[in-house]
Amino acid sequence: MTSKTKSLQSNRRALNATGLRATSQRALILEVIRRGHLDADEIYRQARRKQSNISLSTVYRTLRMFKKLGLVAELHFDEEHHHYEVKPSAEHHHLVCLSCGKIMEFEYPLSPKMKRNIAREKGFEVTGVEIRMTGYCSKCRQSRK
Amino acid sequence: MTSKTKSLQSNRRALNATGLRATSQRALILEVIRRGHLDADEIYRQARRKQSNISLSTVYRTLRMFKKLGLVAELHFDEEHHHYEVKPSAEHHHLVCLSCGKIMEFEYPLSPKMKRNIAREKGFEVTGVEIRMTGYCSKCRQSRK
DNA sequence: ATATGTGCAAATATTTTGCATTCGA
DNA sequence: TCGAATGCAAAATATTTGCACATAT
Repeated sequence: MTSKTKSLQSNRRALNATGLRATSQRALILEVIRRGHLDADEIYRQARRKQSNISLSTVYRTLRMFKKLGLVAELHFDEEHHHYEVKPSAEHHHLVCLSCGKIMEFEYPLSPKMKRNIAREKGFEVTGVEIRMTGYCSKCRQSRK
Repeated sequence: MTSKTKSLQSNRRALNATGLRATSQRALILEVIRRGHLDADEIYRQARRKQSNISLSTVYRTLRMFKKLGLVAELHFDEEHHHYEVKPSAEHHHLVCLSCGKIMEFEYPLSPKMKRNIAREKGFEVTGVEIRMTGYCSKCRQSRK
């Protein structure tokens, strides 16, 4: 059994667990999202290579569904469209290269004390935290020199 | 002299400092942005109350210009459009209410050591940092009960 | 005077929706 | 079988652009 088949089966299981119907489109879209921080159009184009008649509507509908179910996270960087990632178990943050748009992740646990402080100070109930750093990745720094 | 006139003059000065022409539209848009974290359409509608023939194009063009000049910051929350703020001198962060969309600010200096660590680890040159917390503001928490 | 900026309308980009058809449970 | 999901085309929303006219310097 190839690893690709295995991943499709695990995607199918993930879908069944949500009570949704496990269609080939959904399994495929989930597989594509796992490849990185892609936007809707990139997901569409990559998915179409496997299943040429898949529609952009389905990609958008599926992303919205996955987001609502908490299966994927929608990221809003400094662009006009959104990027998606399979929802991580652990809190993590993002580095965004202003030159090539590459997105990297890093781990950095923000202290619960800090969250509590902010929450108390502002009367806010915190459900999510993200640190976002912008700048230039190593490759772009080189070519800028 | 009213405080409004004063603020318009100071906006004019800010514009002159950039080498741009100080048009009434630009001064007005800058004044409106100072009122809070508004999106392009809100800025347009508020500006139109003062100068009824201002166009949405001008708002977008001006925002893009201000952003490029570093006069305002464009914020990307989990919505389809962007919000704008006059660029703050000090690093600050945002709380976004998932229920009413209200945006609040908070201060929390991230240690330079942390930034250096991340930067070194990933070969990344960091130019900007923002922490974003999502959750529910005090008003919405009340009404959810 | 003249280059820059504006308003308007039309174009583009992104995302959503209506509906007839297809497909998974 | 039959309700849920899809594909397609059309609509809705957000943003940008071309061009003739207006305005700041």
